[in-house]
Amino acid sequence: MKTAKGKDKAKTTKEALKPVDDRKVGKRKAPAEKGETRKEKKAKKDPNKPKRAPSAFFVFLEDFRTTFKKDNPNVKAVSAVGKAAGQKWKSMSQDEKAPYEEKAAKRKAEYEKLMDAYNKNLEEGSDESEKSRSEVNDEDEDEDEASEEEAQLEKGKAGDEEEEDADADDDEEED
DNA sequence: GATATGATTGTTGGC
DNA sequence: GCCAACAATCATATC
Repeated sequence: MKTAKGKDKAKTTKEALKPVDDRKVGKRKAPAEKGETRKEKKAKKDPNKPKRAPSAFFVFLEDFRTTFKKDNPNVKAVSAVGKAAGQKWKSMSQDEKAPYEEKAAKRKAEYEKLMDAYNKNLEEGSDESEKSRSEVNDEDEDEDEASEEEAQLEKGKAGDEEEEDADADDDEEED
């Protein structure tokens, strides 16, 4: 496991990037001062690039947010949700995390597929002038594929959601 | 109006 | 192998 590393890393990374005082909500640094920001970097990268697959924690986070909103309708700060989710995540047993890891694995498989298609497109795109047509077609196909896959995922979700509901109930009970 | 920021963990990708 | 970036979320501050 690289958990500790990841965490420390994330913290050190963010802390290194952001002045401590500025980490308080509402004390953000002027983007211009930062020069190149994450989003700018992101924007520079390929917009067609598939989004990264969420980790198990992020899958859990999606679920946790809805629960958290219910419990704390007044708390809208993402930082609060993140903290609470992090605490809960740590307190969860491997068994409780299992369904989220399962979903994360599915999303990861999906991501790998998309990346594969994306890489193929890149190769083709770097080729010749005909690319424009094939690209469009490819994109269309990709989107179709993606939507189909999404639909399938949704189907899978429908089944999974029963599990999720159970988890959500657990959450609420715990809270 | 547009956009970065905060807070979290896990994973990926680059070097 | 290590480390930085990024994935979601949204009120809010800043330009």
